Amino acid sequence: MDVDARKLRILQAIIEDYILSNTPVGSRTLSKTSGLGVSSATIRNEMADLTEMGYLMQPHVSAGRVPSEKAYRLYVTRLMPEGLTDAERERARTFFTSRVHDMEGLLAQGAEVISELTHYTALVLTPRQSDLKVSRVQLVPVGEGRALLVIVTDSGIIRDTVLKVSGRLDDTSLYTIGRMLSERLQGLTLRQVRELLYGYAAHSDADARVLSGIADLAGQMEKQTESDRVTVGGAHCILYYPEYAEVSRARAFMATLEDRDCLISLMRQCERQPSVLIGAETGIPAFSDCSVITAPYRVGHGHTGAIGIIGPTRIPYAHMTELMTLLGEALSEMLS
Amino acid sequence: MDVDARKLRILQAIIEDYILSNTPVGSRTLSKTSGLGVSSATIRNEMADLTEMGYLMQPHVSAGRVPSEKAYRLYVTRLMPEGLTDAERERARTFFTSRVHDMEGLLAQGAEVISELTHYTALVLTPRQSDLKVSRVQLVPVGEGRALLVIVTDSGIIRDTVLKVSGRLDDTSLYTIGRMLSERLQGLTLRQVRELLYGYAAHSDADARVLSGIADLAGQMEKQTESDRVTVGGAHCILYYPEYAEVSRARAFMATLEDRDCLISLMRQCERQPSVLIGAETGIPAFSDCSVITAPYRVGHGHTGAIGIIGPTRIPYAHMTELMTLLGEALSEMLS
DNA sequence: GTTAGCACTCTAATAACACGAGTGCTAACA
DNA sequence: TGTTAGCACTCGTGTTATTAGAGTGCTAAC
Repeated sequence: MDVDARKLRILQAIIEDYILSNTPVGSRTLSKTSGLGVSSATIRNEMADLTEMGYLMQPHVSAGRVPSEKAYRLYVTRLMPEGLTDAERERARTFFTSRVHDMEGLLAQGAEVISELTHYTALVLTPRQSDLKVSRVQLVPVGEGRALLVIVTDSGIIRDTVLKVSGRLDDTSLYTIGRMLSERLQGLTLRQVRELLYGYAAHSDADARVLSGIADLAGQMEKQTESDRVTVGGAHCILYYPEYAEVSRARAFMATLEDRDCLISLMRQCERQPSVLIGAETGIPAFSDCSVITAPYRVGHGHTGAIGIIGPTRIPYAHMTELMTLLGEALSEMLS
Repeated sequence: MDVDARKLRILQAIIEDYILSNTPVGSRTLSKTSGLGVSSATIRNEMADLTEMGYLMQPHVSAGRVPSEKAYRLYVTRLMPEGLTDAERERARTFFTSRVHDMEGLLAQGAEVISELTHYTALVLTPRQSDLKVSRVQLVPVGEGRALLVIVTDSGIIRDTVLKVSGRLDDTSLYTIGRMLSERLQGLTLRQVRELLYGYAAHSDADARVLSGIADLAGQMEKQTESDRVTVGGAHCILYYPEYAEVSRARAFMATLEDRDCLISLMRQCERQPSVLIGAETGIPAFSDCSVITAPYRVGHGHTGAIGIIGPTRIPYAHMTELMTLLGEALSEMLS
């Protein structure tokens, strides 16, 4: 049995109705509202077929049909219409201008702001930082035995870590060491810097004498550069959806939102292009009834992060995919 | 009518029973379990008095009694027993050692970790930063037209802001300017620095020529230093309590948890000494059925932040107040 | 002042029931 | 051959009635 044009139209109508109503869709309602011009009996026959093919499910015998994840997948890849009106599109393009200005602002408020716009829980993932190239390094003395290592990358992103330094180094010598480091590290990626520092620690040359525990530094950098950050905004938004009226679900969802590693690996899957993960595709049990819609953004030379929203699987895909993509682009412009 | 010793004992028994059971406490149960050695009828009489005095409430005529906020307040100030066992006390003292090492770590994981220990939603407030004294200032060049202003304070806390600088300043001249700034600003509080910078901007002397928009800098600092940060951990914990089984309550709670300003002003009330805010005392509508238990911690010379937990009003006060105080002390030691 | 006894109140749980939305199937129709 | 009207059937939802039980307040006796 194949999915002909009429089946697709019916499926689309069911999905769009269900997204709005969160109620199993019956044949009678559909024949009246969808404008397909066929009777409920015909639709019933088609629905029976679609159910057999796995696109629809019935909560119980005398209920209407509910789209399956497979149906949403089909919808997203094959029959999703244009989502936004021109006005909404315009709004999205200029949305960040008055709200987010730089990377720091994005981290602090980005997720919140996106969630305000979309009314869905929002996620923001920082660009992968171990691939950033060092453009400049400086050591800033910070009281006895400590120095602030400031690493400026080619995208203008600044990473700093407080280091323990041995002995009584005055400002000038720290400054000199900083310049030396700067010369040697310039152009390397943060990952290479890390490896180099590990090398230094092993060989114990002139610099190693100065910075006690340079391996420590590398270790600290590893933590800082690998553990990219993800922020969450509008966590409460999910609670507007009756799917999460049950506390135990809400709890599982909220708990998972606090598991940074989990969120990072989720968002990492999506940093190349706009993408949609439906239900089980997320790979996260607590999100198995959720869909995640993401879009990448770029900072500087090809470093990409991602923004996204998460909601029940009956999320308005057409609308939201387009919106996220636009927001990602707007963000890229803003941050370059 | 006064609250005599027996009334107090009965009230205490009711409160402690209710905290555990979340069920209105009846006279019969109480006379059997509390070990007061009086009959249920006697207890009923006392309960009637306590109800009249506003310490107890009845959800309905044929239900047991529930403690009022007034009762909890009395309990906290007058009749709260020792909360922790020696083992728990020991655990609290050493709790942070393997988990949080510095201010940065506290911000990143402190709330999470406290919530794991207590099973309540946890809050961490950073020390007020406008009172910090500058011990050192440095300007770090960061690509064209920008410099990183690093301000090290006497508590070792580091604030940095990216500034726009005019013209083509090379590293050396920026370094020199940094040293000049450092000399002038040392020992001032961040607030004073801010005011000084505003003054510079107005007078336009040598330095003003160098740093374009120095008022801008002051403005940026204002944002950075005034808006102290608060982090939330274990938001989902509140959902374990049947008081929050209703979604609308959960939603209001979660939404308020994302309102940083609200949380900051809440925690600011409590940074002097360990404190307990019960229900309406929090001053926050969404928290009017919650209690907040906080304790201060110190970083360096008298700068205090606060940690806290938030739960339903039937939170185990005795246990939690002591625990928070200990954790605050442990944290102070760790961060000094 | 304390306690036993008792009538009364009110919630929560259970069961019975009617309603209605929706289905699948059959037979007639174009 | 595909479409549609009609109809019997299913099953969840909401309503109502009923009951059991916990707890109270009051009175009278101790």
